[in-house]
Amino acid sequence: MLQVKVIRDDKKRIINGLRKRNWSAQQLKVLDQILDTDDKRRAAQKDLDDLKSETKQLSNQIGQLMGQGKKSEAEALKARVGTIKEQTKVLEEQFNSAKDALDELLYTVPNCPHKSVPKGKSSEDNKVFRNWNKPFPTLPSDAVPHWDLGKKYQLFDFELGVKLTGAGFPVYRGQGAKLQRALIQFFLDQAIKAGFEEVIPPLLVNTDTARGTGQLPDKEAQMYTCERDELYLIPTAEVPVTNILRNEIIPEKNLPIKMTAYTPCFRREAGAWGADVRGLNRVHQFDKVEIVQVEHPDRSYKTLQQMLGHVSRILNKLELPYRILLLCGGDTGFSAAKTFDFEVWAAAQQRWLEVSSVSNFEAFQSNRMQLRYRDADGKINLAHTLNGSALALARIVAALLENNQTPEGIQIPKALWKYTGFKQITLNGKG
RNA sequence: GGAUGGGUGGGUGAGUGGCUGAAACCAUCGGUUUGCUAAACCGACGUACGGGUAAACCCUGUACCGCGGGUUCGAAUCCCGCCCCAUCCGCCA
Repeated sequence: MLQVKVIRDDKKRIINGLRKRNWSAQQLKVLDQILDTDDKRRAAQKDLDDLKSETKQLSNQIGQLMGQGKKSEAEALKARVGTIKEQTKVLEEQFNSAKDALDELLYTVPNCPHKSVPKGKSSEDNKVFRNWNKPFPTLPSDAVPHWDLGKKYQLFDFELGVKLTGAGFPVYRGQGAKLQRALIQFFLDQAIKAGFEEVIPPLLVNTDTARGTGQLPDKEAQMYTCERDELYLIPTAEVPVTNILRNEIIPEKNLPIKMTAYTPCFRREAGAWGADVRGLNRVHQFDKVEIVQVEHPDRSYKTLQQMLGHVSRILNKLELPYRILLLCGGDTGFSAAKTFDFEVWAAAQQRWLEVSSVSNFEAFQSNRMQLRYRDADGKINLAHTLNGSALALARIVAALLENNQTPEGIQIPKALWKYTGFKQITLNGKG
């Protein structure tokens, strides 16, 4: 969430930012409500603290009087404390209700987009940040989409997934399973080489963790829940990995902190099913290698660019046509200040598939989870958090299969050979 | 799942009703000493939210000893509920 202090001191900038998210004048009124509520909270705290201070002093006096055996004087003071306590109760309620109201209001305000984020309503308005200027792969005349290839070469099986779980939970098998594992290994190696520390986090998280990165309350419907144990299946490794540093104060010299993790991701995708959703284009469970950075505010945008470079290099090595989009205000996620999406070209479907989303959250997440750093002067500030997919598997597989299909089989990019152990996917499954 | 014992500051750990935001030790940082290092000695060393102020390396208030509630003039300390952890038993990859 945004800091009240920032809303107060930098209101114009916030208003301009939220306008890029197409906030109406009506919606923007919440900012004034926030400031009003914060004023109330502060006023109540002042009065409350004064009363508590008085109570404390009187209590100390009572203690001393009792020690001296001056019982009647002590009793008189006790009576005074009694009346103060009644006022305290009233103020306490005011204070608490103001505090709760403030939090609730703050939870409704998304992050303020960076000044470089374009205005726009939907994905239609995203800007192509870097286009693919080379030719697309030319496919044989009998080329088919990946879901047909999956059947033909027995790489994954959706019907079997339905039997075991439900729609959108594919079973990978044979060379399909091995390709999946090879990609994970490849992505992890790339991240480790780039200086990220590998972690293997839990796949189930508690409510504090889900709140830390903004899944609660913003995206609760996106997550699978284990209600009995009050746990959530992670929709992305970002959630457990970023929360590793929740409530921590990091020495400035330790920044940036770079972590990577492979995890399966679970997404309910409620209401997201439409015409374009076939095969691996959208599934409830997919594998992903995530990169996370905690960075000094002064450097976070430079770091964001570096993360784009990392993802680009991987896609180059996979020889996949891709483009980078700068998301417009209307399409930028609730918690993000700036987001780039990577899309790869799936040649048989003749469409772009989103395979990575790289974002700078600035202090939005760290404010929620109190993730801070201590600078050289000993001052404590909120750190910036960033993360990106590097990369998300299911759609990468889809593009890889479609683009590399030949009459002899599906060709595996060279960079993966040492991970797959085969150079092509063939009907007999022997490569 | 059953039994027992626990949750105190970065760590170890004292503290069973007021003088405890919390001893002591360790770690860390600054200084003195020193050919260098080490040792020794001295000092500093929580966080949040407020107020003084628009601001401070300044002063000050409140809260926080797992979480929530209760008793009391006063709670780390007593009572109730919850959560978590350790160990043993059971079960099990």
